[in-house]
Amino acid sequence: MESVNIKKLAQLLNLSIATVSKALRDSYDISQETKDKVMKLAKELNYQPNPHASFLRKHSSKTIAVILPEIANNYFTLAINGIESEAHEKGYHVIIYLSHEDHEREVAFTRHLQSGRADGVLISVASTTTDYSHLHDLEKKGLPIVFFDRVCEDFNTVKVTTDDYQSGYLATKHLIEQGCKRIAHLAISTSLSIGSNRAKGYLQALQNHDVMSGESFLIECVNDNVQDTELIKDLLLHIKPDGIFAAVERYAIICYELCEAMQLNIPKDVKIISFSNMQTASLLNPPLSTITQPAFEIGREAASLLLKKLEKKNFQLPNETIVIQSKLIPRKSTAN
Amino acid sequence: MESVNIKKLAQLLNLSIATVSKALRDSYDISQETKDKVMKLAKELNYQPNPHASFLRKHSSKTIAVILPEIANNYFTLAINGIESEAHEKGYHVIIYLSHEDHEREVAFTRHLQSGRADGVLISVASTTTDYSHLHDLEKKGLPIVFFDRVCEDFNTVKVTTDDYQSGYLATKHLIEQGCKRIAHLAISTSLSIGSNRAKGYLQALQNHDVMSGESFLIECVNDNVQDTELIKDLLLHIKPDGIFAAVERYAIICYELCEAMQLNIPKDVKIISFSNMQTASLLNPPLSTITQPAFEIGREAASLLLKKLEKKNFQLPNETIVIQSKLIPRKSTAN
DNA sequence: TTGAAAGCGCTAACAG
DNA sequence: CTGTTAGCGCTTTCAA
Repeated sequence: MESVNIKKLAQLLNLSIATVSKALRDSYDISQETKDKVMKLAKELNYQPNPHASFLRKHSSKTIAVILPEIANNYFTLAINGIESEAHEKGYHVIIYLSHEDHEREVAFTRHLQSGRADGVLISVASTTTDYSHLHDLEKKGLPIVFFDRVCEDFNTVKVTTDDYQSGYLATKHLIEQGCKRIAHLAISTSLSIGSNRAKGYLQALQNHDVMSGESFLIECVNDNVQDTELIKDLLLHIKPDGIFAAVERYAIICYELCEAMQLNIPKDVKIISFSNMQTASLLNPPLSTITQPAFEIGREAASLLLKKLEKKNFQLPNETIVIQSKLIPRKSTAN
Repeated sequence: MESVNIKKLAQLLNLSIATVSKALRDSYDISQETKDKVMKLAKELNYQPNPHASFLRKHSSKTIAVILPEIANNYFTLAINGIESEAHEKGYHVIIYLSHEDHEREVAFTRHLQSGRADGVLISVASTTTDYSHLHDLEKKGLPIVFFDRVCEDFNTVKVTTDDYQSGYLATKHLIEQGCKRIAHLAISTSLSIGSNRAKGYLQALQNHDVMSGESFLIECVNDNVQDTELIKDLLLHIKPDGIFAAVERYAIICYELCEAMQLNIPKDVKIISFSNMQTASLLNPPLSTITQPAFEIGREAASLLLKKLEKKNFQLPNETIVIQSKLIPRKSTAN
């Protein structure tokens, strides 16, 4: 219970607290001899400086906060891996906040973060977030923010994403090339950057390739499996698309389940391609064509920039979007 | 940058710091009138108490640490969800540490945690951990520890697991009932509680049902996809089992990949069942029979007990193992 | 090269 | 009911 602190080290060594403190941080004006003695005892007693106390002086908690919509999703899981690897390498700690796509929760988290618990924030915004004032408040407090994946353009900071528009375009083009004539897009909330960009890519591809003459089947899904299943069932029953481009993995899974239930053959009756980082995409029946995002790299890059900002005080986060490309991997679900 | 603190509130209200502090915590000996005034201004200015400062007095950081082997795994993802839901409900923050199955990293994390950064620890130990002194050190410092999934019996605390032995037994029995005569077990490190219990269940089922007359094909996998692939390839080529019970999802995925490459038909040539929380188990080709663990519940229960310990000072974590049952879900991969 | 002392923001004992 | 004061563990002038 009684932990070793600087005071105890000082007592044991017959030194002042100040000297010990300076020795521990390898200060220039402490003799090597003293430093050695201090270091030795610190190691022996496994002294760990109290981060809360040091925060009070330095206003740095060596902690970053990560706010995510969800975690049961391979994309975010990989992103966290990237974030964690970068953070721990630099001696930072990572607090996780899950908004569960709920704006209120996101607001509560950001509000709390004004307390100084973390030095900076990585965020992928909830799909229900349309008002960004909670983040502007954080920004005003001087907390560095880096957006990843679901970004918001009107912040003067770095955003790290993949090429959503281009990928949406290519996914749709791929379906066209595989002979689809009635292509639907299962979109994620178009108030999200990724939702709107993926949908734009879809629409542009239809137009450029002169498919469906100005028509489009764009279904904006919500954040509920039951409702989304209804929406997609309706689509399959009434619009009867021969190609589906799903903006996120979850929609593709629903499609697979529905196709099985409705005895629709993938890819014969309907071809499916989806943004996805599922490990088992190639083992599905049939193997799912995917746009695979560089999730780990996106997380790592976002974390790396945030940490750079925290460590170097005269480094400013540039107001730009860093784009790391996704890869289209065609599999049987879109075979001709 | 300049954050609102108690001092500022006090100045603005012409009250003492102590009064404001007490008013904020709704203390009995402050008049309702004063409380209202304080609360109102606090809300207006969005006052957030500094957790580091309050730690220094109260020795409570309202933070728990979660140490996990990995995160790109549906089991742990769900467990985190359970932990997070419980923690945030009680106003606690969750720091994530990923050991990546590396004992050294685990030790480094636990060592750091002696600093007071977190009030308690939830841990699922790395497969390379055989020496538990780093955790005993933490325990000595008075940090409550709760084990989940990969537990260690010789700590005087709560462990939350699933019925690994029983599930291993049932999985093997299931293969036997489906007609398998040569059943292999792909075990995770048997120095882990889960590894050893699942393997014991396997062996006991073979014995009880008098299959393979005392023989067994128990392959202890390592923590590397390439090496594991070699091990399993060897198994399929030389031992030619007609049934495989995989201790973790990753091994089952390797089996699927190898069977495809080697043109082995699942379930005709070899039947496969695996511990797994994969969302897409039923969409695989063929659908994978699983033992599905109550991962969310395990995480939640573990967190709930830890938090109870942190909140109620005369509650002691009981020295027992809480078992939440898994469910065997037969699918085509073990069909007869 | 070392030490004394102030103070980060907050809480809690005690006094008024 | 409100305020004064000391101190949590640490860093950082400033003085010796």
